[in-house]
Amino acid sequence: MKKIDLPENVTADDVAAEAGVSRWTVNRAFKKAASISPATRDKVMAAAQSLGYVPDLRAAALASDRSNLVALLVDDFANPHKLVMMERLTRALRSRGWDTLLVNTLDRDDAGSAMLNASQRRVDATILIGIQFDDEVLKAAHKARRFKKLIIFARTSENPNTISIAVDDQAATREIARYVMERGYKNPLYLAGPRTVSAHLLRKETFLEFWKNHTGHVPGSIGVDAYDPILASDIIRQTLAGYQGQERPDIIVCENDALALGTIDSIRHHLHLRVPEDIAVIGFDDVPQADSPNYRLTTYRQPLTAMANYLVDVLESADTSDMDRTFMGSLVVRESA
Amino acid sequence: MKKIDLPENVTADDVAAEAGVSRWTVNRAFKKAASISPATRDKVMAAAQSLGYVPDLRAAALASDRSNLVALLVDDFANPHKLVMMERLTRALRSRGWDTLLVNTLDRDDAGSAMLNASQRRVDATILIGIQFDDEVLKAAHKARRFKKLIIFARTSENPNTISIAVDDQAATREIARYVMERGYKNPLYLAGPRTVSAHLLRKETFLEFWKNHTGHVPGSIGVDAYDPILASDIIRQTLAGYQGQERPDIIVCENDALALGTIDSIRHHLHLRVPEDIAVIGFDDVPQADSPNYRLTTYRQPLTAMANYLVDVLESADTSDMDRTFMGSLVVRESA
DNA sequence: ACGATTTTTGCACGCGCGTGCAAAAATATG
DNA sequence: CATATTTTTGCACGCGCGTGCAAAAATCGT
Repeated sequence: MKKIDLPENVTADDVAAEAGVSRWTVNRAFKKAASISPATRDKVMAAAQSLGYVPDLRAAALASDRSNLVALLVDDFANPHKLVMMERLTRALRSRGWDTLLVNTLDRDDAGSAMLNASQRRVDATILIGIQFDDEVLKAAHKARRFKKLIIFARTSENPNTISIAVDDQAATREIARYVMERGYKNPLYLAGPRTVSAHLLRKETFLEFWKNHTGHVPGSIGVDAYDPILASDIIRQTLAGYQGQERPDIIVCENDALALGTIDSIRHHLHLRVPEDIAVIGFDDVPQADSPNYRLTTYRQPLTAMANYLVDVLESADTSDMDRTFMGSLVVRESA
Repeated sequence: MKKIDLPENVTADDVAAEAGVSRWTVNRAFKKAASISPATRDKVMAAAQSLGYVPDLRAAALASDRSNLVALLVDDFANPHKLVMMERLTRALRSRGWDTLLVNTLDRDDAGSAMLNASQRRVDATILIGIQFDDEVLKAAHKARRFKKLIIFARTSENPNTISIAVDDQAATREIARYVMERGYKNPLYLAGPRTVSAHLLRKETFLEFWKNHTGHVPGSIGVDAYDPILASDIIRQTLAGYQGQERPDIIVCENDALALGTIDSIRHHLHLRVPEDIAVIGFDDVPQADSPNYRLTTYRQPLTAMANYLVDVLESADTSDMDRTFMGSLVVRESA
């Protein structure tokens, strides 16, 4: 048994020599479902332990053409909900053996190059939790196709080459609209986020249509370029400054919580009005702050954990077709509306 | 020139054949600093483009033993500052050619296994932006040593095997303490985060010592187990309920903004007092919400972009010794104190 | 135009592990 | 105890690219 001084770069061969077996047996010991006797496995593991051996996943990925790695493309770090999604996703992924490559989509036109980045690592799938990607990008991604799956998380997509895992936006929005109506609000204003293909404006359209069908008139609506509380705050100040008593909206329905939080801040601190007595606010996502005593935001909660787990199911499934799926969330009623 | 129908898995060999050069010339064309004539490079790139070739970074990493990949270990997603740090870090890293593996440290005892995870991918460095790791973990990490560098970001560490990139906590805290004193506050209460080796309680100790040296008495202090606004909110409610008029703190100095925001919420909505008139609050980090009209939090801003860029410098430098560095930030005075 | 110098190109070998199959060992069967 | 069956182990080849060196081509000087 030779002993070398420098213990750097221990490979399966070294462990094999130490344990007195072949290299392949060593590899088997590290595989979950492998035919190996418990005795040898223990022997191998002991040797590995003593040498500090850890399998090299680069080589494994290269040899097997399966990396157990996914790329997570994020383009909008101003939205606190992103942090929640990242936590839930990485938790589900890691606890089931997947690693995550975090790719910051630096600016509006960077999505394509971000995907290229991911493809160079030969990830098994790319997950989009951002919003600023359009059909061009999706098409390019599909063409390059160095990753087998393109998953759009928490957004509905009609693109046939993607797998979309999201809440049922229409059902959710109808539930919100119904609640707004039943609580007796008469003059809602809808605050929407950026208009992109992926977002599809499904929520806004659904809300406006519902309201029109039930009351006969179409509510007003405004929009911002990003899901950023600051932008929401600014546009609310500007928009509401123009209204006089009667015409002023009695509730602002926001496409998500990031906008809702900015809206509440603006109502209170710029317009010096009360929430919900003067103007109510309703959001979407149920970010952690929504529950803080300061906001007590009425909002719609997505079942993120279930969605994340389903995402891993998708990763682990062999076939690609018909994987889209929508989930039902629930309205969380607090005091803002 | 042969043509194959299935364009899957295009390798450098395919491009070489298409361009009429050797495989090695193809690889050179994709390297920044390589001796290759512009003419051949163009020819190769055109061929690569037409075949949809993208270099395989797994193989490159395997062959060169350099992955251009770092692991980012995050253990505390409740702190909104994490989102900001992640954005700044991934931006700096990606724009300089580095990819990021996001590893969610699932629970308190998971740091070791998270590092193992990273080491299996043979990352070039591991970056810790969490707090729940202690000397045991660092020792284990140093022993395993499958990554060359262990960087602690935004936290001071005395461990000789790590590289710490952080704001000068003592100088920063002294600046805060001096400000508190000059503004005439008499009875501060310090709210600290979890006690770990990495955190080192440097801020708390510095503040208490400064105050003692200048006024003769030691301020009260309390602590929570995580940098979570909810926890801060709870403990503030409990603690302040016990005080009567005179003894009540006139300012609460928080170890970071996550705690400060929860503190403000609690003061206003649980104790029904005003900030800063009844109790002032001061934070650390300058998270985006600190600037919202609702909080207007006086806090200390870390130069995150400079720190992130320095981190990449460290990654790209060959030697390992004496890389620790502290940065100076600046006090951002708003209305909360 | 010829040799000296510089730039550009080609190549053998190895990085560490997976895969599928065949040989060997262990166990079961009559 | 001999043979059939099952479990366990060993191995050749390949995954796609880097590295360092030597050969070939291009450039320069006079």
